[in-house]
Amino acid sequence: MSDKYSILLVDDEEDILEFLSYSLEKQGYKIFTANDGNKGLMLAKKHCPDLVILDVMMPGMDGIELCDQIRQVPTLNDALIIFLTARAEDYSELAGFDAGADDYITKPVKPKLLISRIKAILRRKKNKTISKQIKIDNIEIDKDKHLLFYSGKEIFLARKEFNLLFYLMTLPGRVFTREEIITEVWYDAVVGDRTIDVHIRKIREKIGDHHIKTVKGVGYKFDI
Amino acid sequence: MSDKYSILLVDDEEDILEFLSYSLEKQGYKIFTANDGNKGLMLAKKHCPDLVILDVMMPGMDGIELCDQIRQVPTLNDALIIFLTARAEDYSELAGFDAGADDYITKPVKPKLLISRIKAILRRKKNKTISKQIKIDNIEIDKDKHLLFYSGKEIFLARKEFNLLFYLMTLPGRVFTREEIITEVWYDAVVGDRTIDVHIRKIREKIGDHHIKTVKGVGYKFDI
DNA sequence: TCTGTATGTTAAGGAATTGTTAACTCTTGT
DNA sequence: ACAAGAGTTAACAATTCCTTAACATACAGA
Repeated sequence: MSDKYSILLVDDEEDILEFLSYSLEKQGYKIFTANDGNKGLMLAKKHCPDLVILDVMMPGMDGIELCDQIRQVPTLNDALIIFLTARAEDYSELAGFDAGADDYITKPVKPKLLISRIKAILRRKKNKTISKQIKIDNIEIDKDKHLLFYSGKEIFLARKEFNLLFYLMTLPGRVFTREEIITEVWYDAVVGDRTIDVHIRKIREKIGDHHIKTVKGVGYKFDI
Repeated sequence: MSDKYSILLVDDEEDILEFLSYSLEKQGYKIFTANDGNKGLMLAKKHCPDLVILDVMMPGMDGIELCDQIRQVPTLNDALIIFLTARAEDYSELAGFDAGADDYITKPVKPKLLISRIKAILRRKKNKTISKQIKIDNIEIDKDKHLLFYSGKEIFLARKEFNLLFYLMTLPGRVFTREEIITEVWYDAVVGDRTIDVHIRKIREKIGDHHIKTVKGVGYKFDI
C-alpha cells in the first residue's frame, strides 16, 4: 500500500479544482485534476487513484457516465468515487441512476466536511482493499510493488511490459484486442501495432510463451 | 436481434432529409425524419431509434443541444448519435464539446461512406448488448475468450469460422440467409458464395455436422 | 432418367496478420 | 555530458488465414 493516497478531481470549473486541490494537498494527498470527463478518464487509467471526486454536471461526458466508464476499467474497480452535486434534491435522482458511487457531497463544498468524508471513506477502503496482486499458476504480480514472481523467482519488467502483463492478467482467458490494449495501457498515445508485439515478445522472453497467447485476427490473452 | 434498425434523421434542409432517407431506406433501415430540433426530440422519445443522425447547425435547437437533450432521456441512453457537420474544421471544435456523439460525418454526405459508418457503429452497439457466452447442448462458445468447447474439449476456430458459428448460435434454429451472414460476419466485404460454404465445412470438420444444418435454397442454421 | 440449380469438397495462391531484429530516440540518473 | 535502459519504429520474415476456381455431388422437377 502506498504511503500516500492519490485522488483524482474532475470538475469543469477551474476555481473549484484549484480550491479543492489546495485543500486536499495540504492533507497530504497526491492530487490529479481534470476539467472534463475524457481527460478524467485518461488520468484515472493512467494513475489508478484511490479515490475519484467528480462533478455530476459537466459539459461533454458527465459525472455519471464517467463513473460508469471508470467502473468498467478492470484496473480501477476498487477505486472509490464521490459525486459532487449542485443541489440537495439531485441526490434522489442520482440514487436511481447510481452507477457505483460511494458517497455524495453537495455543493458548495465545505473543505472540512469533504476531508472528513474522504478520511472516512478511505478508512473503509483500507479494510476491504482488494489487492492489486494477482496470482495465477506460478505467476504472481503485484502492481503496487511493481514486482513479478515467476516460479518464485523475481523477474524485472519495464513499465510498459509490466502494465501490459498486468492488464492481460486482470481477466485471464479473455482476449484483448490491440485497440483495447492501446486505450488501456498506452492511454491515448498513438503507437503502431508492432509496438505491442514487441512488448509481448519481451514479456514472453521473460516468462516464456506458455501463458501469453496470440489469437490471430483478434488480439492477445493471458491463459492459464 | 431486431430484424430492422431504426434511424432518426434531423436536419433543417429538406433536400438532405429526402436524399438520406432514400439512401438509408434502400438499406433496409426504418427511417424517421424531422426538420427541426424540437420535432427531432419528440420523435426520438416516441420511437426510441437505434441511431440518430443530426445536423449540427440548425435554427432553433441546434444539434449539440439536441444531442444533450437526447442523452438526458433515460429510455434513449443507448441510442447512438452521429453528427453531420458542414466543414471539416468543425471537427476539432466538436471534439471538445463531445462525449455525446459516437461519430462525425462531414457534409457533403457521401451515401456509401455514411452507410458503412452506420453499419460499423451499429455493429459496435450490438456487441455491447448481446451476451457473449452461449451454451447449447454440448457446445459452449465464449466470444470474450474466443473459445469453443465441444463436449468439454477445447476446439480452436479461426476468426471468420468463430464469428460465423457465433452468429448462427445467437439464434439457434433460425435460418440465416447467405446475405445475412455476409452482412453480419463479413461486414461489407464482397465474397463469393462458395466462401461461406468453405467456412461452414471447416466448422463441420471441427464440431461435426450434427448441429450445422443446410436449408437448401435458404441458408444455414444452428440446430440443437 | 435427364437436366438444371444449389451446395459440398479440395487444394493452391494470395492476402493479411504476427514475429523478430536492429537501429533510433527519449528519459533518467550519475 | 554520458551511459544505460526504455520505448518505438521500420523492414523483413514467418505464419496463418481467406478466398477462389474447378470439379463433385445432391436434389427437385420435367
